[in-house]
Amino acid sequence: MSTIAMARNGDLRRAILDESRRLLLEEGYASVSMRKVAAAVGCTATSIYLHFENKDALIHALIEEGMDLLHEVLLEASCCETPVPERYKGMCRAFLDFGLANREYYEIMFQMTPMEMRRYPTEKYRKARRNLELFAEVLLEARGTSTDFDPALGSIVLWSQLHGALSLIHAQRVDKRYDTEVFIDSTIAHAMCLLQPASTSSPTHS
Amino acid sequence: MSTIAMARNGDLRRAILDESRRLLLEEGYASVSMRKVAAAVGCTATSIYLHFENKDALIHALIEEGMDLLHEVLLEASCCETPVPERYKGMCRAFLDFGLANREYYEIMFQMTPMEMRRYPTEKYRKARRNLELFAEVLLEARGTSTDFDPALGSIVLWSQLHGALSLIHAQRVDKRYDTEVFIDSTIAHAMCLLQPASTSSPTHS
DNA sequence: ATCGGCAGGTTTACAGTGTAAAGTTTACAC
DNA sequence: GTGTAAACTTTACACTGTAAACCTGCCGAT
Repeated sequence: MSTIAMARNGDLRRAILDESRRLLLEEGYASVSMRKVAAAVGCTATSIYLHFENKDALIHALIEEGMDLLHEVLLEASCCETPVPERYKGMCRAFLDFGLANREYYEIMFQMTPMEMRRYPTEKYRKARRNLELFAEVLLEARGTSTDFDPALGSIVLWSQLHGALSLIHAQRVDKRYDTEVFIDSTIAHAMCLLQPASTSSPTHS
Repeated sequence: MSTIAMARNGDLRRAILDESRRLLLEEGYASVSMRKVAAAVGCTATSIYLHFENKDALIHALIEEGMDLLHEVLLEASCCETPVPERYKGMCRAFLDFGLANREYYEIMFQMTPMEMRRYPTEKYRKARRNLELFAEVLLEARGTSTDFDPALGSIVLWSQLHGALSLIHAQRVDKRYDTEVFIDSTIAHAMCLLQPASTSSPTHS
């Protein structure tokens, strides 16, 4: 009823986004269908198309919101007052916690492949890149830049490692003998070695 | 015509699996629908249900085939004659190559989440675990077992790292400035540090 | 030889999906 | 008041997974 009022008040686009997010987080991705969103918002399925080109565009908008949320979390963890190793560790943990606490959000942000969705448009990667840059900064501070270390590349390697862990946890493919926290701790421990130059373990560029 | 003959020859289940795999690899997951599989095989959509409980069960059977294929590849790479670091590196590369060369296979094996599919039944994880054990073996050989290193846990951490890399490549979320090969090389370089005990980077168990 | 049952297959149907096309209402400028 | 443009609804289509009912040919017992 109140949502219907919102719709009539003109900002239907906003209402659609809000209800989509609620459906996504509360009832899972399977419940985000044009008809269900429309019903929740109090309009017709097809009128969503007046505000979003298609379902993918709607999902893309949600992804962007998720990227903003993640950015806030990472910004807070990357406070420059704490020394590098702790700060780095804190950022890794913040990323992992975000993924664990916002499963559905995380999945549409990083897990959704071209298999089930048109590719996330390239021009929208800005916000995703911003998050990586926070990791690159702390890597740069720890190791500097030289011919045998590229912070940007390092941040991608780090990201992919953290992402892999979340991906397997979400898909519930991690052996139940290991508690999630044990796995997470080991993941962070492994990630720590990107901080130190090692004879065989530094990502080098060309 | 020949496939129809196959179906009539009794082994319809086999024909369904073959055509599903072909559709998956040649036309992508989106083309694996009960009706399309049935059309390709020369039977009705619903008669697939006589051989598979539902679509998920069909996909699960394909996953199992994929696990077998991966196992062959890893077995070959884990030949005990080459010294540990090279062997380890070779196995990592074999895993990554498998993921790169068999995108669609890999995605249904590891990328498909409960979001879009009923969970892969626990009793079928045997084959998936076999593959992890190959990694655990070489880790054990390199570092032994002690209070501060658990090869099984280490293999999961390694696996999650390799998986993360493949996942991002598949979803085309890796910055185009970096060639896939450069990223892959950096990933392997980072994975190498699981071979050496390091003050802060060894996965410990409880 | 015939009947019963049954495994394997088909027909039909239903409820759900995304979305295109056409029709309707509302709001505002002149 | 009338013209126009934007916002929204109605209707429709092609597609999905799958349940229920029906048919059909084989195999073993009477």
